[in-house]
Amino acid sequence: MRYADSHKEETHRKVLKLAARALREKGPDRLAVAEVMKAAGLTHGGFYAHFKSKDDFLAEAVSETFAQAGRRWERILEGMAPREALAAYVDYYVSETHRENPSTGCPVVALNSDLPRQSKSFRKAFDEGLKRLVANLERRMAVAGIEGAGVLAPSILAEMVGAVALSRAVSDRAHSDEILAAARYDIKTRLGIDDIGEQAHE
Amino acid sequence: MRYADSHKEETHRKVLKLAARALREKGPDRLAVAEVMKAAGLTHGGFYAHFKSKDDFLAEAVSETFAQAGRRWERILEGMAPREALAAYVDYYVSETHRENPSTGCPVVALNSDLPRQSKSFRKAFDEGLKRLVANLERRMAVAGIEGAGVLAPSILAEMVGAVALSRAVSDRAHSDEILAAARYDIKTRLGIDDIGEQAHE
DNA sequence: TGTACATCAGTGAACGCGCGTTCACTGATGTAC
DNA sequence: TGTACATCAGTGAACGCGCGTTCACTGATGTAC
Repeated sequence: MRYADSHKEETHRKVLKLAARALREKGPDRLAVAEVMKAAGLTHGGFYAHFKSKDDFLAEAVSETFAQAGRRWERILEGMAPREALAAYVDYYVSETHRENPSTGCPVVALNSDLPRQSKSFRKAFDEGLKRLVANLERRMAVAGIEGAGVLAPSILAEMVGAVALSRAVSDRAHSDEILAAARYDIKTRLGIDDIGEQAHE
Repeated sequence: MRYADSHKEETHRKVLKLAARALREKGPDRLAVAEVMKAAGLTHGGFYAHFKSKDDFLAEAVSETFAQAGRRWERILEGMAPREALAAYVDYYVSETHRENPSTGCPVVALNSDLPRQSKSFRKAFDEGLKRLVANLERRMAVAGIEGAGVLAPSILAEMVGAVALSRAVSDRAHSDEILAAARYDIKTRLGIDDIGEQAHE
C-alpha cells in the first residue's frame, strides 16, 4: 500500500489533532501512545515513524493545544468590534461550557499543575504557547482601548484560569456557577466592559 | 519487635505527612507507594496494613495537604490584627516563595488540573479541603470588615490560584515576578487593603 | 517463676499489568533497464 | 512492454521496566496457665 506524497504528513497531523484533545482530557501521564494511535485508526508500532519519543510527541501535542485554542478564538471573535470581542472572550473563557469541556478548552487550565513535573521540552512548548496566548489577549485589550494592557493582560488571564480551575474542582453545581459569575463580573469591571455581554442581561 | 500501642498510628501519620509533601511535588500518578514507604524508613509490603489501596491512600494524603496548609496559615497569621492578617495572607500566597515551593504550598495550585482525572474519593477529599479553605478565607475577610465576603472569597482565591499557577508556568523570571506583583496589587485593591504590606513599600 | 502460644507491625519475594520502545516484516507502488 | 528491485508507511509480536498488590514469613513481646 503506497500512499500519496502528503499521506504521512496528513497522518502526523491527524494523530496530533487527536492527541491535543486527549492530552487535555487525560493529562500527559495517562495519555497512552497506543491509545492515540488506535484513535487515529493505526497500530502503536507506527508511532515511532512519526515521533522520536513520547516526550517529543507530548511537546508537539502541547503546541497543538495552544494552536487549536488560538484558532478557536479567532473563529468565535471574528468580525466583532474590539470591546464586544473582549467581552465575548471573557464570557466564553469563564463559562459553564468551558468548565464542562476540558478537552477542547484552554490548555492552561487543563495542564497547569502537571507542568512542573514534565520534561523540559514539554515546559518549553507550554511556555511558548502561553506567551502567544497572553500576547494575543494583550493585543485585544490594547485595540479595545484598555490602558496598561501589558501589565493587566497576565493578571486578567490569571483570574480567568483560576476561576475555571476552581469551578472544575467544586462539586456543588450552584456554587461552581457562582464562582464563574463572580469572576466574569470582576474581570469585566476591571476591563471597564461590564456593560457588554452576559453581565448586562443579568 | 513488638511496639507501643501508639506505634502504628504514629507510623500512619508519618507516612501521610511525607505523602502530603510528595503528592504536591510529584502529583498523584507519579507518586509511588514504595517510594513514600521508603522515605518513611519502611518497606512497601507494609503499606497495605495502613491503607486499603493507593486510591484510599491518595484521598487521605489530599486531606492532609489541606490540613498542613491550614495549620501553616494559622501559624503565620497568629496574633495579627484582621486587616494585617488578610494582607499578609495575600502577600504570602501570591509570593515568589510559594511559587518556588509547591511541596509545601497550596494543594489547589499544585493539583487543580489533575483533579478531573482522579478517583471519586480523591475529588471528594479535595472538594472538602477546598470548602474549608474558602470558608477560612471568607471568615478572615468578614472579620476584617470586608463586605460581601461570601461571594468575594472564592473569586479572590481564584485570582490567587491562577496567579501562582501562571507564575510557575512562565519561564522568564522577571515576567513571572511581574505576574505575582500585579496580582497582589489587584487583589489587595479589591479587598481595600492595598495600604498594608509589601505593596505599600514598593 | 517458667513455658507454650497468640499477637501483630513490618519484611521481602513474587505476580500481573500497562506501557514505552524496538524490530523484522508486509505489501503496494514507483523506477531502472 | 515486461521484469527485478527499491521504497516506505504501517503492522504486530516481543522486550523490559515500573508499579500496585498479595502473601507467607519474621521476631519481639504480651498473656494464659
